Amino acid sequence: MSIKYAILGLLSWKPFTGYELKKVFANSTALYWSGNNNQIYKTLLQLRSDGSVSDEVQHQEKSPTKKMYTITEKGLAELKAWVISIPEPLEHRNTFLIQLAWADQLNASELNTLLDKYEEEIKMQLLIHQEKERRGSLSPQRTPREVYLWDKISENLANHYQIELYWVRKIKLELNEKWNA
Amino acid sequence: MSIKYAILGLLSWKPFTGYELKKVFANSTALYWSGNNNQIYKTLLQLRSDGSVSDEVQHQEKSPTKKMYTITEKGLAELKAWVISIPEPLEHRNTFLIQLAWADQLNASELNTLLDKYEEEIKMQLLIHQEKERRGSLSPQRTPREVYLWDKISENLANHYQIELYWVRKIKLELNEKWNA
DNA sequence: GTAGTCATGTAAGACGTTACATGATTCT
DNA sequence: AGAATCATGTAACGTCTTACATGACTAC
Repeated sequence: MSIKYAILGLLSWKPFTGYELKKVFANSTALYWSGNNNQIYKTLLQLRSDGSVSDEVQHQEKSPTKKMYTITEKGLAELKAWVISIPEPLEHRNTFLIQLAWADQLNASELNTLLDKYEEEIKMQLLIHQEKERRGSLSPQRTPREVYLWDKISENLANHYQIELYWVRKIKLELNEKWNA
Repeated sequence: MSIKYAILGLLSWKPFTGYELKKVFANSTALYWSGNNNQIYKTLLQLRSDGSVSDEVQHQEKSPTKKMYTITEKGLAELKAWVISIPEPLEHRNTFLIQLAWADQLNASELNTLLDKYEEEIKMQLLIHQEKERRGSLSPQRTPREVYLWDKISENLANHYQIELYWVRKIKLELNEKWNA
């Protein structure tokens, strides 16, 4: 998948400008893209030329002109077709696992430092996720079921961070018991 | 990170040809790249010109000529520097979460079908992972600690599939209780 | 004969990131 | 005076995927 359907989804909630979409991506963990200009503005122009969205240029007095994008019937149909399509496999790209694979060349202290750093990293990510959820969590709350689904999405991310933490802590303990005893 | 260090790591275990590396990637879940020609052969040529690996051309009678790649001192030093470097954040790219975010437009039956498909998808991935571990699991077993680390890597992946399964099953139950009762 | 394995490479393109470019307004 | 916000876009480059290209040998 590309960022296309994430944008289409947001526009199915309400109209946005590119600049606003950027901020939504920056403040979301589930929408995992960086939300950089290139991707967002290019995708919007492309969706525009596909007829999946329409744009309305709005001139403002004290700020730059902006383009408000609205989803079209065609865009809504495309989105629904994608939503009910067969889900893609989960992608777990964890480079730390590859670091660990070749970590036997490290001594006990170096390995411990590495695991500490990773634990810190994950703790940080979990905190950032919780913080993003806490403040704002701008989400469409159109039905109780939608609120429930968005809760579950957030829970999913928290779950993965959490087991990652348990996993790394257990390794630290076990390494200590087995080889530093 | 790129595939570079994954290849360097494998070559720090023992010499490989590009073709052999391809198969290693294909049979590994932790080494998440597809292991396509372009990436592997290009990376090997690049590592070669960097002086991180050396190659030995081996002519064979009944099979095509092959290039056996061996890691150099420089390559080993590069690898170690990378292994002890600060870990990158975990990347959780789960497009299914984005599908779910816009799934409130589906009726109860459509949503249930979608969740079923995802559960099947995850079950399949877990099985593939276990199957890859079961048969072969060609791993460098140079020290007990290395064996332990590789076990933990495999466990990590299994953990994530497992909680994903629990998570999706719980959603199915709860949706049923709350809105189909 | 048809498919699979061995073996190396290239081409084209999708997707993603950082950095560049511009320029007014507003807050500290 | 300097930084942040609003607002849109482009350039260059890194990474990854699919498909193309070649050719011999082996197994069914």
